[in-house]
Amino acid sequence: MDGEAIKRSLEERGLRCTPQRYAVMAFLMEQNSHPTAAETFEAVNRVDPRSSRATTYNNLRDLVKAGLVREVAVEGRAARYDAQGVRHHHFICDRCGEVEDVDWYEVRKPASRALGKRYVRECEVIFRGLCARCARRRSSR
Amino acid sequence: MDGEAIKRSLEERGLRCTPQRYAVMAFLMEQNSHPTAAETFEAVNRVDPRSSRATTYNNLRDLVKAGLVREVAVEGRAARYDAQGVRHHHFICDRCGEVEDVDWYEVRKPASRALGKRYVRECEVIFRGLCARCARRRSSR
DNA sequence: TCTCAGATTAGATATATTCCAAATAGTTCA
DNA sequence: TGAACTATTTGGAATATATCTAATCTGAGA
Repeated sequence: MDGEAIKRSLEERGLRCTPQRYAVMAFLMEQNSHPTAAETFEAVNRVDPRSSRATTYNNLRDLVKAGLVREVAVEGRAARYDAQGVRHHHFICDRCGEVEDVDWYEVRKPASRALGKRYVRECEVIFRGLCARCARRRSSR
Repeated sequence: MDGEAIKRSLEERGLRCTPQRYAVMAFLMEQNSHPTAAETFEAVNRVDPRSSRATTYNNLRDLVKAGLVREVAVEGRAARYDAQGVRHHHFICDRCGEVEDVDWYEVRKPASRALGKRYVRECEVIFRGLCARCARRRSSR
């Protein structure tokens, strides 16, 4: 997605395309490491120091509300964000805590008895175990 | 699980059964609402005001490390805990944020290509959508 | 009972996030 | 163009969450 496309997708959802907001969106789109708010703030200001901490938080909140960014469900103190178009599952390493992406695939839903009157929009999987690096270290000892 | 059983399971993992630790464990076991550390602290002290905030945090950390309690993966700032013996998936309501349990069932793993050299111990599903209450409110308007 | 590693404590500190009220910058429209 | 309106940004204060510290205490084995 190029600059114009980002601008359009912001405006489609009633958000002005400000330099600060654009920078947050563009940064998140090029990352696949699920940055925290603090990392986003730092990265955005390294390029062009025009954004305040509060603005970064405001923009993250607004982008999530607009559906352009999602907050990743992981344990841990700081929220992590993800603006990649393609949906994916997550793998969390028991040992080093790294969060990695796993290609999306549809997951079988449980018996409807278990879901009751809930409406399920999506099923995300969190895989847990050892990441490639930790698995290697573990087995070589 | 009764009191003796809790005591035994703590000691099996090398943790002393102190009143404070016992209280945290017993409280978490009887909840299915994934309490936060603050809620745990408050509940435990409502019954018997002998536990400090730091101790509650220490005990939660120790119990997680010992494998008796697990930290639930959800968005949001405060960590949530769960000491139920039976493993389960989670449902998070898009609208009200409520986290509910869904009976455990095994999930198909993706093609091994997608997992690479990772070792997968478990696959937890996070369902998202509308909880029964929110689904009802939504459709009746 | 004595001993001491493990556990607890209050309070300080660190980290993450939100709030606030004032200033600024897009947008609309006359 | 520029007045008026509103969304956005800002720094700093406030709040929420979590961890650290150093002193003290306690429970379980000898």
